[in-house]
Amino acid sequence: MKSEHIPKATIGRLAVYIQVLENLLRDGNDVISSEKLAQACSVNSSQIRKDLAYFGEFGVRGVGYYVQELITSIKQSLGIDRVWKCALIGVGNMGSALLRHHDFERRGFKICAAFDCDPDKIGLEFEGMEIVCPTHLREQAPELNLEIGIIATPPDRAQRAANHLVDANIRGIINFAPSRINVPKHIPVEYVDFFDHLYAIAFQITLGND
Amino acid sequence: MKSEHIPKATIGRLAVYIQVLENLLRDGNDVISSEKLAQACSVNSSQIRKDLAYFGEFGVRGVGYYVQELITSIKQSLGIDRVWKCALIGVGNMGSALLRHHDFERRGFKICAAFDCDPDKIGLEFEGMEIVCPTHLREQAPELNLEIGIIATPPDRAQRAANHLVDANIRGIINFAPSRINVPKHIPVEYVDFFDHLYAIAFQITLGND
DNA sequence: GCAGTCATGTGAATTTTTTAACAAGACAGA
DNA sequence: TCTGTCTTGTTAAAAAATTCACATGACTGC
Ligand SMILES: NC(=O)c1ccc[n+]([C@@H]2O[C@H](COP(=O)([O-])OP(=O)(O)OC[C@H]3O[C@@H](n4cnc5c(N)ncnc54)[C@H](O)[C@@H]3O)[C@@H](O)[C@H]2O)c1
Ligand SMILES: NC(=O)c1ccc[n+]([C@@H]2O[C@H](COP(=O)([O-])OP(=O)(O)OC[C@H]3O[C@@H](n4cnc5c(N)ncnc54)[C@H](O)[C@@H]3O)[C@@H](O)[C@H]2O)c1
Repeated sequence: MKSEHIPKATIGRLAVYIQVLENLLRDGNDVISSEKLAQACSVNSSQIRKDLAYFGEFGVRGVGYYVQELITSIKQSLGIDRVWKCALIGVGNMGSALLRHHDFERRGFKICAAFDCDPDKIGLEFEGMEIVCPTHLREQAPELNLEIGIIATPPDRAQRAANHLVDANIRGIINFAPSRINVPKHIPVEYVDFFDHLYAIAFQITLGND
Repeated sequence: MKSEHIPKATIGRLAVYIQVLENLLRDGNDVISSEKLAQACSVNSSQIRKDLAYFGEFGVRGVGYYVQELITSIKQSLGIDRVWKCALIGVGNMGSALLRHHDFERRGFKICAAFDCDPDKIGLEFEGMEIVCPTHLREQAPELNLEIGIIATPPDRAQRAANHLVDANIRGIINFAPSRINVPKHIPVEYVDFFDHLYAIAFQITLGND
């Protein structure tokens, strides 16, 4: 089918499929049907087939999908069959947890540089990386080939961090701070806020209740 | 209008509205129109009016919305106009960052108990809380009135943690571990995985490129 | 090599969500 | 009090996403 426009929701589900497929593979499953995968992901099986159809034909009729092959195909489709180099801005509580979290590298996102404006932090070594001032972003980004910026500053500093990233010609931004940022529209921004999920849980609990 | 079923996407957007409205309030804005708010949130203004209409009429025609009032109304609608008591399971890298993050309490989600099965961690004091074994969840949950469980264990331990939470009659679960869990269907589960967002960024960058 | 079973890929039908359009209400100024 | 300007709440239209349904291809066992 190989479609033009892909729903955002599809991308989110593909991430879930990968997660479940990797666990299936670890448990020794070589092949899986869309129906079984659907159950594991709590979605409709047509949904899975349609999501995959946006990118190509990865299954075998009458058989299902070869798990390893499907993982590879999905990763290719998403563009995560390579390493993306990332810059972290803000090495506080959250930033440190991210730096220590080695899943990033395993999953194809390597944090290659860490920036913080706190004079007490600049110069410190952290997880084999020296913390430097964000003003160096502009020179380091091309040198290190940094493509994605991860903002983990307080919310009122997020825009400033974003400006540094834009100046440094970064290609995409993840913002962990709970505030919106303005950047040129060719640069995609994703906002990460756990509270979305907490609100959703609170709401669902409250609903079932009234 | 006061509708029956509310789209999940609406809940996500309400979280964004709150975030933006709180920043607006801090900057001294008392009133805002759906059009202005829409721009700040990068959505359509009809969308905002429709989202709000699910819950009631909060605006004044010809004027707009009173910011503080609107925040209050949205919080009431979501059921976050009170404190939700949470249990954290897994006090590692991630769990510690969550415990240290005081926004939780400020935003109405108080982590009142921390559980970990590591004998080296049990008994330690952390942020004024003693880390205890998850087997105590069952007795502590009713005592402390714990309603929401936050899982921050490694992925292969998430199901076990979920079982403890279910046993303890917890009412909703947030899972930070990258694995799906099975729980009785009256208990809502939300999965938090940053990689969704990283994938989305990688995909968008790749798209613009080919 | 044929029959039976299974599961994909896809067009059509359905449902859901988003956007547009506008009538009705609120306020300010004269 | 009346007029003109705004902006909401809501209905109708459009667009998008999800689900259904089934023809098509693949593999198994006889
Ligand atoms: N810690 C969590 O669990 C958690 C959870 C959700 C969201 N967040 C969000 O993540 C962000 C960071 O949280 P945190 O707990 O790490 O805060 P933190 O205060 O511990 O760390 C913030 C860091 O950013 C640095 N910083 C400030 N301004 C900067 C600038 N202009 N350039 C570079 N660095 C700058 C500070 O020096 C500090 O080291 C916050 O916006 C917070 O709301 C954190
Ligand atoms: N650190 C991050 O930035 C980050 C980011 C995204 C996702 N995550 C996910 O969050 C989870 C935790 O990550 P982490 O970095 O904190 O790992 P971690 O290994 O530092 O911590 C895990 C903790 O869970 C405890 N634990 C293990 N089994 C348990 C059980 N059955 N009951 C109670 N406690 C148990 C361990 O003793 C340990 O303290 C992982 O699933 C990880 O993939 C972490």
